[in-house]
Amino acid sequence: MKNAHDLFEDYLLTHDGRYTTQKRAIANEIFNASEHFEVEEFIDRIRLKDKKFSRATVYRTIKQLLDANLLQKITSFDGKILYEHSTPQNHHAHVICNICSKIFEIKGQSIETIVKQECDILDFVPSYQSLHVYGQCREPNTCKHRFKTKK
Amino acid sequence: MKNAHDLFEDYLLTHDGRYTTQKRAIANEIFNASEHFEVEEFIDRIRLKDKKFSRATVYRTIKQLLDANLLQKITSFDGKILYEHSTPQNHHAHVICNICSKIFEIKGQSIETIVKQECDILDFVPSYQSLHVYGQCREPNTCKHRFKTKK
DNA sequence: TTTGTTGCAAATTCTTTGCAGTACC
DNA sequence: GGTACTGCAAAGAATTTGCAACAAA
Repeated sequence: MKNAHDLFEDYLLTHDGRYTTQKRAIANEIFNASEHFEVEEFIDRIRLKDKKFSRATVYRTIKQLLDANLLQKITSFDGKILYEHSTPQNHHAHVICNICSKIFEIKGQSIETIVKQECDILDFVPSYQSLHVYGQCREPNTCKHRFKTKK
Repeated sequence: MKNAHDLFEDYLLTHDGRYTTQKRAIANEIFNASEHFEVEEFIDRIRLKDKKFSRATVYRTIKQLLDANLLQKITSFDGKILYEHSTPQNHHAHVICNICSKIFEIKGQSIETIVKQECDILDFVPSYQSLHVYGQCREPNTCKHRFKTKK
């Protein structure tokens, strides 16, 4: 099984792209990130570790990772844009708490299977899907707390 | 059964809001729109029909409609933001063609039911969900055409 | 009368782009 | 060596905000 870097390199090779030092460092940081992230926060983080990266380069690399299907875009309920590393195996639905912003996941095939069935009916060939569920969680350490201190 | 205007008015009444002339006109245009729309296009459209509406008022009203759950936000694959009137009954998944941008819908309860089950496991109370499926359709008049003429 | 609302323009935020120099294949 | 890439700063697009006048309850 190829790792994410190999997949990205394959993608670039077949799309007139080059796997540069910057792209490698940016991709590496994303692939090793355990969580979803915002672009600005990400830029701060990677700039602390390595040399400076231009904002433009980060955005350009993110775009290529999205095209390569190695990155997933998540929109939170209040419109914030988040990204998360994804492999063909870990595409999953996001469950987002409106109170404390914690993000949960629904894994497994159940939803994908139904979507595939519905697409067959429409004669539609799906290539990517994103499911976001918004609501409220019951995490005692985050959600409840936020509840109490909310003005 | 209450209509959308009543629902919006109820929402406003219980949230320190006022149902003003502008909001009424904006909401009316949205409720009567048959399709999803972009904000800029919408502003042009409503300005032709009625007097001028300030951009800010349209955005502010859209925000309230979203909060009231009477409007659904759709993000197209290339990042364009669209909106569509929704009632508690017609919440549905969107299937979006990457080639011709046509939007299809998956109606019915099948997906919602599964989401509800998964949320129960997480002890999460869902209030809103959005499923977007991207891929390619087979519409002869739009997609095929676009395919052929694509440079 | 009180308090939310409107319109305007300026301000923000997020993202893209033109350009000149640089680095990868 | 040719072409994609980078960094910068400026440009753009989408959305928000402060403020004074206005209007709904």
